[in-house]
Amino acid sequence: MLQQKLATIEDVAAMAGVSIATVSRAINEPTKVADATRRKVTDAIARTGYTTNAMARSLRMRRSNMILILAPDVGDPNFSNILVGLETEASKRGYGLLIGNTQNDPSRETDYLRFISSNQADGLILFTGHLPYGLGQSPADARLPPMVAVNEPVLGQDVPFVGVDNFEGARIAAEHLISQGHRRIAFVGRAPNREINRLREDGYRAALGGAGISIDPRLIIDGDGTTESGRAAAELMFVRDALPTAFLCVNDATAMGVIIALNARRYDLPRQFSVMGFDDISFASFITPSLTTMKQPRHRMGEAAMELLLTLLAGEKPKSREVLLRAELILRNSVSRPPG
Amino acid sequence: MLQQKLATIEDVAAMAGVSIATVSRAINEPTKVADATRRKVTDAIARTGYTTNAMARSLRMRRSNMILILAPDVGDPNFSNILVGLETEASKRGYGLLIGNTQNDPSRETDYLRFISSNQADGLILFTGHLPYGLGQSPADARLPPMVAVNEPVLGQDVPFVGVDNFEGARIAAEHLISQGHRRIAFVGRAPNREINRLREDGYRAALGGAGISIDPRLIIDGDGTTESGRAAAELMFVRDALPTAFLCVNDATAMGVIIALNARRYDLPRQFSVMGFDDISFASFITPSLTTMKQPRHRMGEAAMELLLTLLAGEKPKSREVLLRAELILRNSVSRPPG
DNA sequence: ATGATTGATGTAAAGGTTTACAGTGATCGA
DNA sequence: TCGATCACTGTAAACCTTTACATCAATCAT
Repeated sequence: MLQQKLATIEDVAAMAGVSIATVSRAINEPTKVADATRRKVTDAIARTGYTTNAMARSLRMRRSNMILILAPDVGDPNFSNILVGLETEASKRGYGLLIGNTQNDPSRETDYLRFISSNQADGLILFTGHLPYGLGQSPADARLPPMVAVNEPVLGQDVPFVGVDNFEGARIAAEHLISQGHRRIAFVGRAPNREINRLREDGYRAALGGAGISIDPRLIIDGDGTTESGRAAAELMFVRDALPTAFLCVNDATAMGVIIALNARRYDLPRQFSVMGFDDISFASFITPSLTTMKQPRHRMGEAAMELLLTLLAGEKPKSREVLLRAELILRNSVSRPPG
Repeated sequence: MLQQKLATIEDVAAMAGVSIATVSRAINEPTKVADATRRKVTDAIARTGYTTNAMARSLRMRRSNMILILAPDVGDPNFSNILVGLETEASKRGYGLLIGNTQNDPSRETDYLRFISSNQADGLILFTGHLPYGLGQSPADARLPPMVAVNEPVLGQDVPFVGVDNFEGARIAAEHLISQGHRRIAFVGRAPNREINRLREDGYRAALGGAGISIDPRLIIDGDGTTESGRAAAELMFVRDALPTAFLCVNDATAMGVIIALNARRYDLPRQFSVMGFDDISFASFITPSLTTMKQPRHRMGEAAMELLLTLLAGEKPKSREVLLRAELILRNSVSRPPG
């Protein structure tokens, strides 16, 4: 190992001719130390190349200035931009980010909690939509560590949440299709026990209801949000012979599946069918036709979530324990007026 | 703050009726402690809910079991899968991952080095293709912290490297096009001072040379690897009126740009033009036509890089300081025999 | 002139581990 | 029987900070 001994606060103190307490104060509460002394200290710091040992500091202060990010899949295209937002805010406030990729494996969720219980992380950002396995079941864990759920809320647990207003977003999307003249609009990606899917479906229903369009249950298709599920859903509608003029999809991945299926059947999009997604993932603009969708303010979501967590961590009362950001309608080429 | 006082090793020792040294040994070197004692200790640990305070441990042992990941853009689709590989291996060996998103900002690179100098991270994984700003310029920093570059090598610095064999991969790609009968093959994405681009161009040249095809400099187009650069390159060839029958692109993003441009000009792909990419990003299969490309073994790259770094960290001599993995040819629908 | 206040600094404890070294009793070899 | 060895355990130092408290000199109010 190349551990050349690093300078400690003691070395700095010796060189500056003061006590280690003064050095510490010169670093952390500069106003409490006389100007001349402070200069001697900063000088000595520069000459020794001293950096505070974060471990000793954390041990003493009982905080690590680290945040654990628990995500089911760091490869999720939705994830990375939120992560950048989290990172922006964290780094601005002097916090570091620890990443925990759980792949929805309960044992990995539990395993990552060791960072919390061993004091290596002060708080938790949850992407998983549920509490990490091993937390919150026994009444002993009644006090949860400081945490904020982002993107997907944790049901029935009063965990502070930052996300997008899925209901409102889906309603805006459906209203856009209606405003183009569509009346037979399918919803692809029903999944009543997934909170996000449920809310988006509700937004869809609200828009149709608001326009006096009755809901045709044959136009609501189950789906798990994958591209493949979108493809399968579109095929199913052809088999059932109950076709819409527009597909509102629960997310972009699903919408891409629908588009792939329609392209494969040689339909001319968007002339013959309109398709909308939700999320605005990075490749939404590259598929043909480019995808009209609802853009999630992901960077801002990350920032807001980190801000909320750090407020909690500071022991302050946040303005609100739930932050819902608005999704934005992005007009591209996958929507037109219905044929005929 | 809800810091309910956690159990320490002292509490465990008291409950088990032994000294703290014995508790520590029971945890870390179980063979060195008598069976009966060990049972008492594990029992007490279970009853107190004790977990080792990682800060105290790190302070004493002078290692944090953390690895800093320095990446210019965590949103890069190439990045996330490698990250999963890194994480898999790290977590298997009891290491945690700290993420540092630099956005190629020198000050952020320097800033993140504080994790190294403050002992919060033991080693470094570099995605940036260069040493973090502030490291390695002055002879004082002659001893670099343990690190491994992944994906993109660090030039002229003898930093251990794990990546894909870009030369060989590009050669295989070009040979595939040649085997389909193409003779006029463009290379899109020339950038002599980007190592990756240079190697892929060299592979392209080697394949053509090997097949006795002379290089037409008009078919080699500059590009920075973005989708937009691919679009622009294709347009440029139409303007120059020096058209190939196939485009070998430096990466998938570039290839998508080329395909978008050709689609916009209403060409029928792959009948009129063949296009190949490199990387196999997740959306390569969703564009129309789906993209024939070279797949990077990203998960394995991550694992290999972490393995190498941990070997270095353990003070052992690695088998090799450079690991080159083979890219795999993925056949899809963007390549056919040339027209005519 | 004197006691109180203020500002700057120092002393030492505490934070929770790991581990070198010392100590203990039991076992072994002769 | 006695010294040596062995298996196990305990004592205490070290890792490097932050900070409560004490100290001290200078300033202030009276």
